Order: sequence, then structure tokens, then C-alpha cells
Amino acid sequence: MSDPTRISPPPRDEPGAPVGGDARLPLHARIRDDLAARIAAQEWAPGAVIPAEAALARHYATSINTVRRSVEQLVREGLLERRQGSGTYVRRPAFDASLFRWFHFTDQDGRVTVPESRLLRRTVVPAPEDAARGLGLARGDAVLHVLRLRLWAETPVVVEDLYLPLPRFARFKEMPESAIGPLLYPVYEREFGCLVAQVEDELSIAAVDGEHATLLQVQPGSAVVIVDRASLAADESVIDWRRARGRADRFRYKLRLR
Amino acid sequence: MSDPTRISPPPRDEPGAPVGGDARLPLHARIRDDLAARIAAQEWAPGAVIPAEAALARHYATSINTVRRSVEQLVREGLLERRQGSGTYVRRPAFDASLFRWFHFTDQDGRVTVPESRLLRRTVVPAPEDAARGLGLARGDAVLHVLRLRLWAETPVVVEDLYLPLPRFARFKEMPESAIGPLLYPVYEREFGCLVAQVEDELSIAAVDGEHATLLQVQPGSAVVIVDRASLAADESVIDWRRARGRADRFRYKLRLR
DNA sequence: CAGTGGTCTAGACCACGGT
DNA sequence: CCGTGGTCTAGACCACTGA
Repeated sequence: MSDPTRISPPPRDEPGAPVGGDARLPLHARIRDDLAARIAAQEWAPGAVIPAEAALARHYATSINTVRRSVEQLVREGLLERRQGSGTYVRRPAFDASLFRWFHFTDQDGRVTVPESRLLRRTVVPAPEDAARGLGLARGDAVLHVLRLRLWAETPVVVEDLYLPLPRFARFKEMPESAIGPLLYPVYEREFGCLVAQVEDELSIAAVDGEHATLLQVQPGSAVVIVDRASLAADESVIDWRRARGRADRFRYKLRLR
Repeated sequence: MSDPTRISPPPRDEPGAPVGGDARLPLHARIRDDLAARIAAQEWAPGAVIPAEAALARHYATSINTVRRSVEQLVREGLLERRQGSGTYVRRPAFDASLFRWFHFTDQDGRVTVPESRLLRRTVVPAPEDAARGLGLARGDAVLHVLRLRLWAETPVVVEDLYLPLPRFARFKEMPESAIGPLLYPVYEREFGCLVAQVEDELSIAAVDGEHATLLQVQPGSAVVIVDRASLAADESVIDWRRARGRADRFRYKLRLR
């Protein structure tokens, strides 16, 4: 502290960096948190460039290597994406098709294809127990139930029961299907201003019941994979909750553990 | 290149660093690969300290920050573990029980328990196609086949077919079961000097055949979860390949995607 | 060509662990 | 107390992108 032989960088006592947060945290961690908050607040739209590293370093009154470290962290977490020579971009998450991380559909040429989507029903119902727990509501609270069927090569492969919390998504009930398309998350973003930043999936296997068996065109009681999914905003609040049932013969998943 | 105004660090043309690998790769990547290979070769035993960063920097004739980057990478990959003030350690991985990341067994108190293990058979056989592919051998090459049954509360829950490449694991065939215990990876390490640093699992669902149905005490044709696992050393060479079949009603998996 | 991210260096100081 | 990893700086040069 009081060492008079101190040579290098001037003491960092000046206020300088406009980063809050717990001052005991390293600077790169506080900058990471600040950038994450600015992304969540949509200061930069998904798909847009954030300022260059040099500009960020100036803004946070620190060296370029320190902001690089924060940015690298956010890239690992999947919030940002670097393109050399071009810039650093806010990643536009594309989770709707990520259900098909669990199921495999490849055509004759071995290309991965996303099954077609059909909305069968949209009704206001009292929330079933699982959906209520997933959405953080009381059992029986009114929610919008959406029944969606996924077909691949004319064959039903996945059936989804979606539950949307109600004041917010009321308008979804009457939207024309032509205005919706095969993916819902872009609709949530465009029409309801909420961006899905992460999802939590829970998988299990069960015998399929009558109605779902009919929709999937399989024998009642045959095995299906159940994917329970909560869609979450950047601040971890729940946007929707869904239970998907998929044909077990299409299930495939690969994971490397270290 | 020929800029005479060049000021800083001397051109890195001297041979200096004894790192091989593709010279187009960044230095930190080549050092990472070299360290990974040295770990795989057990130059440092699991649990032991590797040389200090300053020493590594000297050895590779580079700056401390470059080796830091390589070490950070290996820490993220789970091969190393840093302890501030103490040193950087080779992680001793514990993967054998990680099969039960896919299946859930909790006792009355909700504690997770690892099922008991029973070796039913050890025979030398020509490698079946899947095992040969997994091991990088030709179909029909001789391998050691181990049939293992896992029981939980006296009930069979998982049956595993393991395939061990043969010159190396020949001695395993005659080892007394008392010298083996419920986990194999420690045996591989202690008796055969090879350390499993990572595993690659591939999951699917299928109807179970006659013999495996009998072992699992389920109806032939009922659904089981198949886990194909390759056990890999730190340098990604394959140590064994196995196919586990587990009761579908015990399957459960949770994943957060960002 | 200018601007962006990617690699690498050299060095100071801090915080922690064990002796 | 010394040695270890952890944070941060300042700056040069390289490789790529896109106008």
C-alpha cells in the first residue's frame, strides 16, 4: 500500500468504472453481470452488435483484456457470439426447435428436418397440477391450454400440451393460425414482448394414455418419451410450461461427460 | 513482417517451445493438447500437483499468461483443478457411478443410492458390430465380454454388456470377483494403468430382447433405455465400450439450456 | 482499407495456503 | 514467510470482415 518503490499502474482509486454489484467481486465478474443485465434489459436487441471491446474498455474505464474476459464468459454462457473481424453479437436464442435435440428426424439424404406443426385446440382451462407447479400458480387457476401436433412425413411424431399464463397471453387464443407459424417463441417475442432466454427440460418415459395415443397413432399403453419444459426469461421468470410426448423410437441423445 | 519500426517482443522464430501438433493452431491450444497428453500418459498421477505456472511457462518458453490460458481450458474440461495458494492438481474423475445420472434410485429417506453390482459372465468373444465400432476394431476381433447385472433392493434394474479390448485386459478375465468390487474404473487404473478421463454416452429406447428381459425380470418386448458408453482417456483414446439396458420407469433426466 | 476480434508478451500486485 | 494461483494493465501484432 504505502510502498514507495511501487512502479506500475496507478492505484485504481478513481471511481472510473460505472459498475455496481458486490465490490468484493473481481472487476471482470462485475462487468460480466452488468453486460448480462443490459442484455436482459434489451439495451441491445437480439442479433445486434454490442460495442467494440475497445469502446467497452473505455466505458468501464478498464483495460481491453479485462472486458475480453467478461465477454468470453458470456460467450461460454451462450448470451453472446463473437465474429472475428465483424463484432460481438447478442445471440438470438432459437429454442423452439430445440425440442428436437431429443428426437431425431433425418430425411433420405441424412439432413435434419423440423417436423410440421398443427394447432389442434386453444381453450381456457383450470391449470392441471403439473402445469400449475411449473408456472408457479395455484392448481385450478385459469390458463390457456394449447394442443399442438407435430408431423413428420405426414406421420404424427410429437404431441404437445402447452399452458400459457392468462392475463398476459389472452390474445393468443384468437390469433389466426396463419399469423403464428411453426415456432411459438418468435410469436411470444413479437406479439407479447417476452424473450425466452433459457429452458429447463425434464425427461421421463411413460405409457401413453388414450387421447394422446390416438393423436400419435400408436397403441394405448406403448412407451413415449415425456419432455416437461419450462420456458424462462433472462431473469428466470417462467413464460410458459409444456409437456411434450414423443415416439420413443425417435428418441436419441448424445452427451460427453468429463 | 519487414516493418523496421517494429518495437515489441522479439520474433518468435527460435525453436523454444517443445510443443508439436499442428503449427497452425494457436500456441495456447498446442500447449493444452500437450498437457492433456502428458496427463493421459500419467506423467503426473491423478491427485498430484503439476508444475507451477511459472515453471510451465519456462518449459514451454512462453509467457505465463499463455500457459494460464491452456490450464484454464483444461480446468473447464474437468482434467485439472486449481487451488489458489497451493497448486494445480490432476483431477481424479469418478465416472463409474455416473451411469446413474440417467436412472434414479432413492431409498425411503430420499437419499440416492448406487445399486449393487454382480458379474455374471466373462468370456472372450468376437466383437459384435457396435462394440467393434465403439472400440475402433474390426468386427469379429477378439474382445473380452463382461456381463454385469445391477440390482437395487434385490430387484434387477440395469444390465450391462461390457467389451474390453484384448491384449490389454486379458488378465481381467481371471481376476477374482472379490478383487474387483462394484466399480470398474478404479480397477482399470490400479491393475491396468489406464485412467478414464471422460465418457461419451448415447441414449436411445428400444424393446428388450429375450435374454436381457429375463435378467431384468420384465416382459420381453417391453421398453428399456439403452445407454451406449465409450470410456475415453484424456487423449481421447478408447478404453472400453459398453451397452447398458435400464428399466424405463427408472429413467429421469433434467437439463437447463441457455 | 479501416475496424474488429484473436493471440501473445511482460510485468505488477493481490489473496491465499502451508511451513 | 515464501510460493502458489488470481487479477489487472498496456501494448504489439495477426487474421479476418466488409465497405
